[in-house]
This record gives sequence, C-alpha cells and structure tokens, in this order.
Amino acid sequence: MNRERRALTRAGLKATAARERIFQLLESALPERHHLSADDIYARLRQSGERMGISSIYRVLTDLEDAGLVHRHHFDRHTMGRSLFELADGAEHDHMVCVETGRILEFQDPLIEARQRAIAERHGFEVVGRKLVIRVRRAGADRAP
Amino acid sequence: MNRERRALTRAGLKATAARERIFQLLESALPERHHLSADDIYARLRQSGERMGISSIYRVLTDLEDAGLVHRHHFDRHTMGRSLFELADGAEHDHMVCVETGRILEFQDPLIEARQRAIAERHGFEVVGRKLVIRVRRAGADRAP
DNA sequence: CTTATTGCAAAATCTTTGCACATTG
DNA sequence: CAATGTGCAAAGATTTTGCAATAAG
Repeated sequence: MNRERRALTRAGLKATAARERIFQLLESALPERHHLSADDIYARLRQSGERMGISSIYRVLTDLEDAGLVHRHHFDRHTMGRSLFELADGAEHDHMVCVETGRILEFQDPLIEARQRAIAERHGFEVVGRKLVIRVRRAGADRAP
Repeated sequence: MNRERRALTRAGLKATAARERIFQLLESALPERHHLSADDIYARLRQSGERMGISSIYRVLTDLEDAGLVHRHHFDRHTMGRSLFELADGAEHDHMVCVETGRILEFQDPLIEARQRAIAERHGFEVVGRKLVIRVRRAGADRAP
C-alpha cells in the first residue's frame, strides 16, 4: 500500500482512486507552484489523459481538507474568488504574496506561531489553524500608479 | 462637508451619495458585527427604505478597497465564497475566528507585526498589507465529532 | 453486500459587465 | 459641460447538489 493510500486511511478516509490521484498531484506539484485550484487539477488530469468530474474534485478536496490533509486558501485579488489548495504535509507555514506579480512565497516563524497561541489562550481559545498572508511588494518599488 | 465625504475626497474619490452611504453603514456597524458582505449592505439599505443596486455596492466596495478605506476578507468555511468588508480606520488588526460558532474576534499585536515586517524585508520586500486569521475553538472543547 | 463515492448535468452563489441614464466637480 | 458613477438585467465564474451508477471495505 502506497504512501497516499496510507495517509488517506490513517485520516479515516476510504482510499479511493480519485483521492489517491489528487493527493499525488498535490504532492508532485512543483515547489514554485504547488497551490492548485480545483480547475488546475482538472486540467492536469486531462492533460495526462485522465478524466474526473470537476464536482468530484471539489468533493475530494473538501474531504481532504476536513481530514486535515489539505489547506484551502483565498489569497488575494490575484486569485480572488477562487480557492487554492495545497498539501498540509510537514510544518505549518505562512505565505507572502507579492501584490505586483502574484508570486507566492512561504515562510515559517516559530515566534509568530507561539505568539498566536498565546493570544488565543488569552481569550480562552485554542488554536485550530492559522492563516497568515502578508501582502508585499519589492522593496523600493515606486508607489505611484 | 462631513467626515465621510472628506475621507472620500482625501482618498481621491468623488464623494457620491452611494459611497458616502456605504461608508456610513460600515462606520456605524456594531462592533460585534462590523464585517459586512455586499448583501448585508444591500439588505440594510432596503431595511431603511433606501435602494441601491447590488452591482453598485460591489463597485463602491471595490473602489473603497482600492483607495485603502476598506479591507476585504475571506475568512473561513463560515463565510466561504463570500467577501466581508470592514472599514480600514485606525490601526490594522488581525482576526480570530471560532470554527464552531463563526464568531470573529479582533486583536492587535505589535510583536507579530514587527516580525512580519522583518520577514518581508529579509526577502527583499516591503509590507503592503497583512491578513492573519487564527482559527480557534473554545479551549477544552471536545475534539471528538 | 452495504455504504460511501463518483459523474453528469443542472442549480446556486457571489461577483462582474454592458449600456443608457444620472450625478459630480 | 465633461467625466464618473449608478441601475438594471444579463453574463461569468466558481462551487455545490440531486440522483443513478460504481467502487471500496
């Protein structure tokens, strides 16, 4: 049994072909572009001659999200109105989005994370998840339109 | 000339009736519920006997956002697929969303903000905006379904 | 075998656009 | 007045749903 099926089963999901395949796609996405929309996935599948209903893709992604295997994002104007999904493997990380190019960088900062937990606790909550997106621009770029 | 018209003009926008009114609505929204969707605004206007096209509301909100007077959010499953808008007055703040109730709390943390700037700079960027949403749950709540 | 999942097509949102009319500076 | 903004209705885009067929444990 492969890595994907194991992850699905461990998460309490039936290891179906569709789930396995989408999981693989997310895993194998290039580091520079591993935030995929439902449609990206649909297109990539078609490119390799496979066919999956777009509704199934949405359902699978939602299931994976519920199981904590995938994160869903709504970044910015650049991707507004569309969800982007990425694998939730390894450590949680946050995102920086360049408002000019739409480029997405990831980073990780233990201090910010600790601080978030502290703030939540102060209000009587525990952290379930976090989502930090810093909108940035190349330093020194002109502000004028 | 009132506060709203002044803010609009200062931001380089024509002080139209629609913009002024929406600005007011956002200003006067209750602190506990000041994140309004386009439809919330539409409904509130109708309740007070006013009428404004939903498309105009979207256009106004987008204009206000572009002018930096309003922030647009996409919080969570609770509000997924819908944009929520809030006035961008005063200091920037971040949000905590309870995954169980959908309740939104705001907080402000200079340390996190400073850290964000530092991280952006480290990558050669400057911060244009930030959006931190911590998904939380009441501490001690059962994890089981 | 029994239940959960998928495909398809249709529906449901939410948001944007085109164009004529109204308003603003 | 010239330029911008607004209303309406219609189009777009993304995501969800109903239901019969299929696959998984």
